[in-house]
Amino acid sequence: MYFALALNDLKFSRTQHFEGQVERSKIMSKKKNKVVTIYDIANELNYSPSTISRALKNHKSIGKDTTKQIQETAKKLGYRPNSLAASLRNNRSNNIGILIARINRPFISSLISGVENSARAAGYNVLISQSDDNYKNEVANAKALYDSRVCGIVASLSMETKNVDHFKQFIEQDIPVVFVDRVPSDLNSYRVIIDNYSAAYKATEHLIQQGCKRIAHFAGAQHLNVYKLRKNGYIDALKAYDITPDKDLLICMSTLSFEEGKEATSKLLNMKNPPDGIFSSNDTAAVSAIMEAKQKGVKIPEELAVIGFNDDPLASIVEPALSTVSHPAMKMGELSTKRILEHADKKMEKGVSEITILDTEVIVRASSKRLK
Amino acid sequence: MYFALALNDLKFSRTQHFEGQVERSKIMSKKKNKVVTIYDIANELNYSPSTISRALKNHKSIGKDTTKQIQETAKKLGYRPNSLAASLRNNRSNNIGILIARINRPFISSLISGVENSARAAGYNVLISQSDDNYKNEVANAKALYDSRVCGIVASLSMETKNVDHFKQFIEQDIPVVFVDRVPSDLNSYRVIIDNYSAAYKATEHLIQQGCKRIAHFAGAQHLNVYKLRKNGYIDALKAYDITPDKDLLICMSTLSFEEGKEATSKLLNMKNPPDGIFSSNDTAAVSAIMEAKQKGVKIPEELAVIGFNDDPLASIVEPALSTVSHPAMKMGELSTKRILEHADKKMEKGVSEITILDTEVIVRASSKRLK
DNA sequence: CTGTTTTACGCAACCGATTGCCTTTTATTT
DNA sequence: AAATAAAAGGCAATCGGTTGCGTAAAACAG
Repeated sequence: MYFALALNDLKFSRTQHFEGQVERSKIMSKKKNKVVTIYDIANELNYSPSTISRALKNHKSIGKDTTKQIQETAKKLGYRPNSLAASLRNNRSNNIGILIARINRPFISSLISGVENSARAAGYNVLISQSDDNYKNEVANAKALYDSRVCGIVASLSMETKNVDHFKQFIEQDIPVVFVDRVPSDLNSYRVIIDNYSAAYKATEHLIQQGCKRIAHFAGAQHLNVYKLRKNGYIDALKAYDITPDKDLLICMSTLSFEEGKEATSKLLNMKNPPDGIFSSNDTAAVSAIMEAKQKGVKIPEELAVIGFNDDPLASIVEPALSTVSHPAMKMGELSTKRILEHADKKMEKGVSEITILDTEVIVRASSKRLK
Repeated sequence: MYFALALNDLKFSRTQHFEGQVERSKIMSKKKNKVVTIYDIANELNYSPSTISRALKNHKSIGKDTTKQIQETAKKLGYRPNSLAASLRNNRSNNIGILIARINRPFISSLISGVENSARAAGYNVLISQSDDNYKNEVANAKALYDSRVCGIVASLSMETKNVDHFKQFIEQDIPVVFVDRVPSDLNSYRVIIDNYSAAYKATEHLIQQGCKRIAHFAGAQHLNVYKLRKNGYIDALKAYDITPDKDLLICMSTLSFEEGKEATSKLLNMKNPPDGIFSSNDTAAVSAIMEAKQKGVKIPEELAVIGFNDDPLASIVEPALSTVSHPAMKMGELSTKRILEHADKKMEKGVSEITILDTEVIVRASSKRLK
C-alpha cells in the first residue's frame, strides 16, 4: 500500500536531472513566480497530463465530470496555457501577421485596427511589420513572419513590389494569405478589395455631372492594380460622357505625396488650357491640390472641382472640405481576419482565389459641389 | 567497420516511433515542404545537435573552422531557426508587445511605427493590442501579451486606467515594461515621456506673448498625468504673468474629441466675457475649436488665438494652420524599443524607475500668430 | 453469463533548440 | 616527460502541450 501510494505520487512528475529534485520543486512551488502547467494540475488531481490537456479543450474522450473538475482546478490554480509549447508542437502559432507599407497612414492604421479587433476577439495575436514601401524590406518581413510561424497573413503590397514570390512559401505550407487593397493579380490567394474601377468611374462621373469638362487625374504607380483600375475607371467615365481623355491631364505619380500633388497642381494650373476638375487617387494629393489652388487664387470648386480617394480624416478638415470616395478600412481588416480564421475549415483549391469586394460610395463635400 | 558506420549514420537521428521511420524520413526529405532543422545539419556533417546549435550562435567553445563549416552548411541547406522552439526553451520569445488605446490615431500609429522599425532592425517582432480606451480590455490584453511570453512591452495607458496592477506580472518576471506618454506614476518601470509641464507652460506663454489676456484650456482626464501636468503648466504660466486663472476657462474633458471640443468652444464663445485664446491638450479638440469659431464668425487669431498639442497632420491642414506642440512619436517608439533591448544587460533595482524625457517645441502657425 | 462495444484515460514520443556537465584531445607549463 | 590547463565537442535532460495508439473497466448485447 505504501509503495502504491508513493508510486502514484511520483507518477507524473517530469524526468529530473537530480535525485533531490522532488523536494526542490516543492520548495519552488512556494515561490510566487512559479508558473502552473498541466503537469501541476495532473499531480494535483492524479490524472495524466494528456487527460488534462484533453479536458482543457473539451475533448469528448474525457468524461464530463472529469472535464469539469479539471477545468475548475485549472482556474483555481491560475493555470495559463503556454502557447509557445502548443505552437511548437503544432508547428503553427495563433499569431496573425500583418505586412504593410507604413503603419502611420490613416487607411492602414484603420485596417490594422480592424484586424486586431477581430483577431483578438477570436483569441489570436497580431504581429505587424512595415516595409516602408521598400521591396527588399517586404521580402525580409515576409521571411520573418514565416519564421515565426504565423497562422495567416494580411498583406498590402509595397509601392515597389512587382514580384510576389515571397508569398509562395506561405501558400505552399497552406498558410492563408489575404491581400488587401494593393493586391497582386497573379497569385492564388484571398483578396479583400473595393471595386476600384467603378469607384473611380463614379467619382469622375460626379465631377462631370457637376459640369466639369476638363478633368485631370492623379494616378498612382501603374503596376499596382488599384491605381491602374482607378485610372481605367476615370478614362471610361470620360468616354461614356463623350469627353476625349487628354494625356496632359493624366498625371502619373509614384507616391501620391503632398509634394508630388502640389507640384502637379502647379503645372496643371499654369497650362494655357487648365483643367476644371481633378480626381486624385488619394486624399493627400487631393488636399495638396486644394491648398496649391487656393494659394494661386483659383476658386474651389467654381474654377476647380476636386475629389479625392480614401476619406482620410484630412478630407473633412481641409477647406473647402474634400469630396472623396469612402474606403472601409476597418471593415476590410475585419473581413481579412475572418478569411484567415475560416481557412482552417476548408481546403483552398490550387489556382483558385477567393475575392471579397466591398462597396464604396462617393462622399460629396464642398470641394466639388458646384450645383445649387 | 560496417557496424561502426551504421551506428554513425544513426547517431543523431531523433527517436522514432516506428522501425521503418528511417526510410520514411528519407522519402519525406524529398518533399519540398520539409523544413530543415539543426538535426538535419547535424546528420549532414556528423556533429551533434548541440554543436550545431552552438556554432550557429558563434559560441566560443566550438572551433573556428567547425563553426564556419556549420554556418555555411546551414545556409546551403536553407536552415531557418524555429524561434518557437528556442522561445519555449528559454521561456521568452523575441516578440515585443505593444499595449495602446487605439491604433488609428496619428500619435499612436507613429509611435508603433518607431517601435516596429527599431525592433525589426534588431531581429524582434512586434505584437500589437489595443484596448479601445477600455480598462477591461487593457487588462485582458496585458494577460494575452504575457501569455505569449513577450520579452518586453511598450504601453500607453487607456483613458480609463487608474489601477496598474496588471503590469506587475511582467515586472515580477523581470520583463521590462516601458510606459510611453500616458504613464502611471506609481510603478517601478521605464518611462519615455516629454516634459508635459514645461511644454504646456511654453504653449501658454506663447499665447500670452501674443497678447492674450483670457486664455482657456481644454484639459484631458485628470487622473492621467499627461493631462494633469499640462493643466499645471498652463496655470503656472498664467500666474507667472500675473493672470489669475479663471475656473470658467478651464474645461475638463473626458476624451478631448472633436465633439467635446466643439461643444466647449460654443459655450466659451457664448460667455459674456469670452476668452481670447485657447490652449488645447490635443490637436483634435483644437481643430474643432477653430472650426466652431469660424462658423460663429469669430476671427482667428485676431479674436481667438488657438494652440493645440501633438502636431497631428490635421494641424497643418486646417485653416488657419494650427499652432501646436511637437510630440516626437516615432522617436519615442524607437527609444522605448531601445530600453527593452538594453534591459537584458542590466538589472533593474527594485523601486527604481528609469525615465527618458524628450524635448518638444512650440510650433507657431497662423492660428496663434497675432503679432507682426 | 459470456462476447462485444463504448467510455475514459494513460503511455510515451514528439515538436526543435538550448545548456549544464562530462569526456576526449590538444596545447602549455615547469 | 609528467602535470596541468585549455579547447572542442557530445550526452541527455529540458521547456510544456499534443496526440496516435493501447488498454482496463464499464455498459450493453445476446
